[in-house]
Amino acid sequence: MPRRGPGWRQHGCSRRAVRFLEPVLLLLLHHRPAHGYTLLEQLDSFGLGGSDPTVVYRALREMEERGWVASVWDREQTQGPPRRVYHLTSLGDEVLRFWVQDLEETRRMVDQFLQQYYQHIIEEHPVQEEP
Amino acid sequence: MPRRGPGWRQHGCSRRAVRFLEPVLLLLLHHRPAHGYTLLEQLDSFGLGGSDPTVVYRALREMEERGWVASVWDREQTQGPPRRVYHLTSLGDEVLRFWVQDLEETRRMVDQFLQQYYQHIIEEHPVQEEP
DNA sequence: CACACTATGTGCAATTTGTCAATAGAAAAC
DNA sequence: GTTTTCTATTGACAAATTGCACATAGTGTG
Repeated sequence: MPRRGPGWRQHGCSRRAVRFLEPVLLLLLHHRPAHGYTLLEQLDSFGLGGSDPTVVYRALREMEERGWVASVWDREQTQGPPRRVYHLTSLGDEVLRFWVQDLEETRRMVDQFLQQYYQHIIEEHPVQEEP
Repeated sequence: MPRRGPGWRQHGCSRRAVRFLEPVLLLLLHHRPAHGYTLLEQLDSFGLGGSDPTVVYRALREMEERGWVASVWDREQTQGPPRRVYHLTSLGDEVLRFWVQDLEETRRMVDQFLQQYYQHIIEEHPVQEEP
């Protein structure tokens, strides 16, 4: 079921509930500085595989505008054009802590949602009494 | 920290990572039919307290357009204007199952995110060896 | 030199979201 | 009995976000 493309919403399917990109980028940069192209590849391991490169690069630039990350150009260690290597700022570190709080709440909300759903299912199909 | 209002994004804060409204509405309607105004109140218990009524009503109308829910007007049992009482359709039931799948994945993703974050923290502050 | 891979960026259209304003019936307060 | 409050829903527009098509350019390989 595609979660993208024009008009997909008409077809009764639904897109992901999480907006995860920015937090994951911050987390990756919290581990170590990196440039967009490698970050793009690392997104896979957080369920964000197949993200559009444009979207990732834009997110990084916008986070730099907000002062969450900063970048330096690297023309030496590259297998192509210059790399823009991002690192986390102290503001970005704060923002990441904020996201962690948010995601702790999120986890509780999701847990509650799922728990309620399965509760409904159990109530719909009560266990048959043995005669 | 407000998560709404014009320009809030400039101020370094961040909005919630989850888009939760539609799934929660479907879940509530999975429990029993209801009208928008009461659904609005029930959102509180899923961390969506303070949602704008307009947004909730719109979500319901749009889900009806997509055939996920259906509504009947009730002029009898109301303490005000007629109520539009929504119930889940069988398509809506499928969509809810889809959301449940999505949120199971979401939970795993959030878990992994938080685990990695705390791992970084531990590595930054290694336990001091006793002499 | 043609081609694949690395690396980043621009611009626009479509979609989503937030907010303000409007309407209107019923119940409570005065 | 009329003003106010609570109940209940909707329309229209502005702002923000997202997806996507396209543009650019350096490096390594056959």
